[in-house]
Amino acid sequence: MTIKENTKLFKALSDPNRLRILKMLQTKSLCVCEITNVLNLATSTVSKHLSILRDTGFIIEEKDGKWVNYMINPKPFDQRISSVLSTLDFWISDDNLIISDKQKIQKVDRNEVCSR
Amino acid sequence: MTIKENTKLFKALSDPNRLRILKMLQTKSLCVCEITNVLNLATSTVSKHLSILRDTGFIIEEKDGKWVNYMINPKPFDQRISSVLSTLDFWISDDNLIISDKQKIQKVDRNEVCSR
DNA sequence: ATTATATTTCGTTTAATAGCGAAATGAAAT
DNA sequence: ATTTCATTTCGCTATTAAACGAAATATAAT
Repeated sequence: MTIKENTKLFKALSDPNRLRILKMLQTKSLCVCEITNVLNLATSTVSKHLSILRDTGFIIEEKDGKWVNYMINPKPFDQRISSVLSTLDFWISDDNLIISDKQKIQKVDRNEVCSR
Repeated sequence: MTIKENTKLFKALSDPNRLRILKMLQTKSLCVCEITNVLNLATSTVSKHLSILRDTGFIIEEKDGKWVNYMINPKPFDQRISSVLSTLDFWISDDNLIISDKQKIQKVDRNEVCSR
């Protein structure tokens, strides 16, 4: 892995909203609108964050009708991705924001939250 | 460690020149002008990069007369820093830029390179 | 004391990134 | 076929970050 690729990997992790997304997805798979609901950002912004995490190999997407489900990449191509993911799993567990995010996604129902 | 602190940590690692500096320091301690010589950047730029790595706990500085020696933090306050550092030690070992950086710093002599 | 050298800080410019809303795309339901 | 809904892409703006040179600081040598 080159310097440039490594930089890209760390850059993907260097945004608070992307870290929140990763931590949420480590609890359960989510569609874009569910994540948007928790983060309180524009849908387009969340979509962009997700594409960055997907392009670096941290997450994968799965079409489900009109929804797109995002989930932690179960078998990353690169060992480093798995390493970072398992590290993140126990890092940042005490942050209040992360805790409240996790509580929120337990209750979120995409049929209530997405269509309006 | 909060989200914000974690973001800061990854941000420190998300610049190619800072990664090059860390990898060089994993070989040997260096002063600012030696690093400047290898990276081919303005001294002020290198100094800024070093302060970012210092503030996040990756490296420490040691005054040595008119020089300031920078080195990998031998006992980081936070476990995460050690974890990242040991990880970086075997990541990015195959990159050509990193290899040539390491070759350069073997030969660099601060008394030749710094004063001009 | 003055000069020389190494580094840091400051001010500025340029480039990259995160955010938004609007328009485009794609699939589902009517 | 048209409408509806979820998502992505596009164009723009605001903020952040990296780079530089010049000025300030600190130590060493003369």
